[in-house]
Amino acid sequence: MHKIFGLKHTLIRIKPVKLSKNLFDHIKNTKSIHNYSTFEKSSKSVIIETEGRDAEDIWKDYKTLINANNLNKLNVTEFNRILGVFVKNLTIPGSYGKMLSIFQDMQEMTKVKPDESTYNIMMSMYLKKKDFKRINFCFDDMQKQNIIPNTITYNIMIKAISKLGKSDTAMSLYHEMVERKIRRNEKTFTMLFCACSARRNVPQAHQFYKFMLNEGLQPDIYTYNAYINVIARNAKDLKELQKAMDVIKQMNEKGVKPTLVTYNILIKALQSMGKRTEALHLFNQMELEGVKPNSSTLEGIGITGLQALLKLRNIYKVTPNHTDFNTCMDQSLKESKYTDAMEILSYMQESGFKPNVSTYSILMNAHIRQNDMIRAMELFTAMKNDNVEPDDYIYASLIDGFVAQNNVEQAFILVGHMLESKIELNKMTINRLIDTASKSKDPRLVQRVFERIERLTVPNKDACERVLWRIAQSYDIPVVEKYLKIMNKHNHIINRETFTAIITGASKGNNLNQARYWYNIMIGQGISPDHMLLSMMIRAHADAKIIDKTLSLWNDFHYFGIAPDDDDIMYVLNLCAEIGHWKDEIRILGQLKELGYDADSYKARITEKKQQSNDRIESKMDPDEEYYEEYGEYLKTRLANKSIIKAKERMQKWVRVVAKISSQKMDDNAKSRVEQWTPYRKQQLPITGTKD
DNA sequence: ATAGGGTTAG
Repeated sequence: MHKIFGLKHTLIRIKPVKLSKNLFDHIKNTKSIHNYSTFEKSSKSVIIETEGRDAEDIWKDYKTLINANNLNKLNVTEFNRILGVFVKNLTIPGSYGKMLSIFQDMQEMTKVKPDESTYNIMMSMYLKKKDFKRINFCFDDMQKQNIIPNTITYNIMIKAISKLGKSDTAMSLYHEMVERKIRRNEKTFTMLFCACSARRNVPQAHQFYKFMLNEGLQPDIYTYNAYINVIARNAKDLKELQKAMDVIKQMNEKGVKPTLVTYNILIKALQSMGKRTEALHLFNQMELEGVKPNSSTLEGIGITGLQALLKLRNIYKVTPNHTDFNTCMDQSLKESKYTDAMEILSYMQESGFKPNVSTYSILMNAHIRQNDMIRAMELFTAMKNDNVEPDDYIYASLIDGFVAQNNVEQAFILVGHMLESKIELNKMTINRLIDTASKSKDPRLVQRVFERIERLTVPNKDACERVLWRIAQSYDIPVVEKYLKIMNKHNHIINRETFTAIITGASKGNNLNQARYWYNIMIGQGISPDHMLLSMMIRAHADAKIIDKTLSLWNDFHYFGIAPDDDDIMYVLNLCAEIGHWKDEIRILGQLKELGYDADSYKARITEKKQQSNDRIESKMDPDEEYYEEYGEYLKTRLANKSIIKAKERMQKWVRVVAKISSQKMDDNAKSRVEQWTPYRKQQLPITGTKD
């Protein structure tokens, strides 16, 4: 185990960097001269001047006004202006609380009614705080008071839902705006594109683009970038990315030039497709256009860390910004180039950038990756001394770090501190903890963490399922039942995802009896398996060479109208071939042919496999892969196979027309076909669970 | 006057 050299000195190196005093005074003075003249013009209504002034000074004035019992002198406009200062400076510790108390004072101490702007400002604050619940609350609340939301209100709402990833709400919010005759603008559409991007809904983005043009709105660079981003992020290949390039063509025609952001989006998309040459090509084009890169661009073409930073400075004459420094430092740390990381850190401070939450988080995470919680905690202290307010992310990293070390006590002491500083134990943190705990060899860890969480809040459904996944790996049915009851107690719906978690867990723990037990319970509850689950079951049983169960599961493809894909077919056929069940092999090949699969090619592949099996041992899938990750991979590979989609259509049609509608109308041929596929489950053969 | 937009930071 190597430690991070030099990181020890990090504490010493990080010192608060203050804006040069002269410069600061200069800004202050110039502003105040300017203010003086505006003050004279509108002096009659301004009680608390905000322009060019510190949030702290404004707060003092505000307090003075309260103490003198003069708060009534403020009108809505002025309240809004003051609130606006704090929302802009939300990163300054205490701003949030101040805003809340101003909003409260407004309603309780004065007779001033908040207007739509006040609500917009408050909603904007909650948006920055990622408190989506309260955004909704504000939205409802204002309308209860007959305040009509405006464009900005809706823009904030759309932005919020796009961060939440709620299904189809973007479209309904858009329709609501149209119905209520609330004007849409370019920003509205930018945010609608964002929502599409979050939900990977490219067709809807195209639809919004049409709407926008129909409404006579001209997309600007922001809108174009957001639109291009949806397309690029979801492009699987160059052909799909071409649609983004088409948008660029349209941009050029309208005289809107691609910017750094545009290029970054595209280069990143190319990088994730592994199209390095194309990425470099685009990079060259960008250089020709005179657009200067940043750290993200360079990352896209494989230049990272200190090298990237120096390149920016020396070749492109770009002054790196906060993000650039942080990004490059993180890259260096991840590449174990610790001295580089430290050099970046000092370079950053010399350039006048104070370490911010991200900087600290990056450094702390580097220590946590090395299991060095002591140094991570030292940085945590240093950070607070530095007046950088820890956020939920920082707490999550630390708490998670302790959980990873099996130190539940320390972890929850920190949770306590977090709650004290008004940061809630949110879903992200809980899921991270449970996730880490569930990876432990010791199954009791996740139970302990879960119990502690339960004392503080209602664990969300994902967390419960993650626990079930882990429990099913190490314990038998009664323990799983116990946790299902807990889940039920918390009013979570037990659905296919829940069973999938249990069944996947049980399979991972090689407890196939239990896996089948819950699989049957699930079906008994009227929930059908989906393709992922069925594949997983087939694979687990085929690996264990349990032929009868594998064949039963194979029938389920038909029974539930799910088309098996290449992997499924090969797993089953391989097993048949391996243990010499040639009758089943032939039967299956026949079924495949009937369904329109290319049975001959499967046959050929099996024969080939048989010949090869003497020479080499098949490498199995990595059993340690997490099922969530598997699911994502699964979707990627399976969606691409068009022949399978066709077969699926055919099969579903067949199931509908032949098997489901009416058996009386079937001809003999069809009857025998269906019989051949008769699901074992119709007779409800006990597929043994506990009784086994 | 006050609130809302694009990518990559932990």
